[in-house]
Amino acid sequence: MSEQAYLVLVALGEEPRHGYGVVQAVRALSDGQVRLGAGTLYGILDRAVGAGYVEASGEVVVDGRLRRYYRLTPTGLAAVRAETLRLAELAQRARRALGAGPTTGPTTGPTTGLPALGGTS
Amino acid sequence: MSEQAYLVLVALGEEPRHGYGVVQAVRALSDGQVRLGAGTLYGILDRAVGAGYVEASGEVVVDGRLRRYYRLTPTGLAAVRAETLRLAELAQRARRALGAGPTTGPTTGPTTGLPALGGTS
DNA sequence: TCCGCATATGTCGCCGCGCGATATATGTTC
DNA sequence: GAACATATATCGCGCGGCGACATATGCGGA
Repeated sequence: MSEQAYLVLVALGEEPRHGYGVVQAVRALSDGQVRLGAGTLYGILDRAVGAGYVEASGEVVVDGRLRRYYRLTPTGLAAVRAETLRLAELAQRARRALGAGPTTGPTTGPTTGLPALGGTS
Repeated sequence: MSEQAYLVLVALGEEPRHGYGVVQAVRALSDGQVRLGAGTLYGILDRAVGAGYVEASGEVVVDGRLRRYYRLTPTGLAAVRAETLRLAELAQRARRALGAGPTTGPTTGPTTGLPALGGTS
């Protein structure tokens, strides 16, 4: 499960949402760092529905615009909970493995400024 | 940064390792759930070297077999620490978001913004 | 003796999937 | 009426995960 897909499930775990609402929720959840494109959103949504994690939850028209809602299934909720636990454990193990380094704190202020792992060459 | 790439950096953060050692370390780190294939490993390693996160650390022959060692650079260490912090925060947010169900009760609003004191460190 | 497995390196191609671009439509704001 | 936010959905590019394959040594069992 990709991180984007995970964030979508978390967003739907809070409450049923429509597509555009998921995009906004994910952006908020990730502190504005993850911005889902339309292609990403519907690809993830379709696969999640296929996996039985998400299901359509009805359509509502608000201000003349259609909202197609999705909700997490019990299976999806279990999956996202399990993934959350796995992530938390992984982070904890990583922290232990890396030990307390020189700058253990968040070093708040400047953005990390670290190069991306794929682009720079 | 993918989870596989992250795990490789964590494994190298513990201590310098050779390729096969990284595969074993990642499997251990992920509780046997993530098994790196050769293609995955060297792809990640090459990109990580290109990004300045990892560098070659010498070659040793053990039992007639060549071991090519890699080590994390200071930049790579900073990156993996930052990613660890990001992951931990994400998991914590997710737990809070999932903890308060959709319509659990009258307090459907903001999930009591009280900061979690003394988080798991 | 020889077969298979673990150790150890590396390459190649498939394809899943993230993601920007694009299309379509309505309400609001300036 | 131009620009933007809201709201939907599709298409194709390309990165990257990952299995398959190639190659080589040491070891243990049949």
